[in-house]
Amino acid sequence: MSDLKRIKPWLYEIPKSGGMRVPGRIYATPALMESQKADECIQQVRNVAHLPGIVDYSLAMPDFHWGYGFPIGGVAAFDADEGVVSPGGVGYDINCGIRIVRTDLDRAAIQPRLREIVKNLFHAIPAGVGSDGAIPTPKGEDARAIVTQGARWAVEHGYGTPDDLLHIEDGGLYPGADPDVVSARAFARGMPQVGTLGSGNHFLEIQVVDAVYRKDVADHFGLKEGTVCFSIHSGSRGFGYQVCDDFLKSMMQASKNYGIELPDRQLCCAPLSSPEAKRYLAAMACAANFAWVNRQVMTALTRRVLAQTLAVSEESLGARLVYDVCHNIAKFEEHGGRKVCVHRKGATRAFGPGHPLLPEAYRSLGQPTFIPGDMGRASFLLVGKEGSMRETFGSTCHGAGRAHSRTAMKRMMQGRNLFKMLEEERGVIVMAHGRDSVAEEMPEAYKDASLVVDVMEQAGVTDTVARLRPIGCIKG
DNA sequence: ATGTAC
Repeated sequence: MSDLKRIKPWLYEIPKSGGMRVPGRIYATPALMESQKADECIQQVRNVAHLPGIVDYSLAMPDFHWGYGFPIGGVAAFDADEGVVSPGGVGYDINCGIRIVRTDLDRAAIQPRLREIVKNLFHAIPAGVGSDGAIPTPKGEDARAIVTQGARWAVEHGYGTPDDLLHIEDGGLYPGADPDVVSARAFARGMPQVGTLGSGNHFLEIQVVDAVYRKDVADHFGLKEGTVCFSIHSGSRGFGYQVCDDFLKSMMQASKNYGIELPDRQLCCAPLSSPEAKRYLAAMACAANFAWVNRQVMTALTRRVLAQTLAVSEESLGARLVYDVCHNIAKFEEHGGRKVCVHRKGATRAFGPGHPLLPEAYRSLGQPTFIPGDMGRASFLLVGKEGSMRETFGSTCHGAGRAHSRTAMKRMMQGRNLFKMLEEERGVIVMAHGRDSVAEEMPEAYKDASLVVDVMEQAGVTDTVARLRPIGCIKG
């Protein structure tokens, strides 16, 4: 802790010491540094810096907090030839991510029916631990196609439009997926869960744009003040969890076999050139594709519910996908003329303007990224700037960052009418499957997301494009 | 995050 150096108003550096191969860097202000378990998180940033082939820095975004091995909010790039891949650098919820869909509706058009919309969404989209049954369980060739084709499978089966695919990171397809390296148990757990929200901090929200800061980008994506949007935050459910769990075991063994010294067993990894790494990446790709199908199916269900509740056609909603991002993934990319495997765990890709991997329609603007806040305050649409390519391997933050533990929140919220608080104090109609999950996720549990996105803007990594306020929410 | 430990 004592060796932390504040090198810019928004940036701390941890100098190289002991077995660290590179220094650490944490994007944060002093206020954001005073988070729960900050010392443990800083140690996790240090630990990651020990791994073979790490390039430049072990990074943490301003919403960083303690995670399995790597900190959540961590970004680390490993040389494609000499580096490693680590399941702990991706996380249990492989391709957890978020998407935002804009509509032609304004707040006045839905306000009278809002309670009914929330109720109908709550019944159409299963949520909570172990939830399933949103669509008939995909079997056989469909199950394999889901994990090899990603979002395209959903569109080809009536869930969404081809236009959606243009507004998903990498088109909603992670290449190199091999279903044969994924356990039968992952398929058995995951397939009944396609189109389900899950639990924890996952949600489906109805939101209204309440401020626009970059009109050029907002206009391009059809967002102006008063525009009704919905956003979906979910991941790869039991499928990704099982993949991670299965491969942590083989990676523990691989670390030993290849003689990799680990400051923490949870950083287990394998050289990118090894068969173990290739198998993990092929399985991780399956889970990434599963998560995109999951969010894509829920998007289609939401359009259906909105149209039915408002008694209008789906087309008339103008419900176009603005963007879908992953925030738990490892990807091969080129940075500084070098091929690296970028691990983003609770961090979002945010390529700067002109990046060749961005679709032409918005390449000149930079990559859009969506940052969920909490149930009561605001979420933010961002766009990548040049600084992200220079400093953070094309990455930015992913959320507000927790300020109080789940157990502390349950204690703090004891005996209070949470749904009434959210509706009367925050103006949000919430429906959830469990009272505890709402207590754990109350706005008070989180830091203000605006502080987090401000740090990334100060650093020249991302610009804030628009702010959205929640008016309806369903949760597990 | 997660059939919150097979």
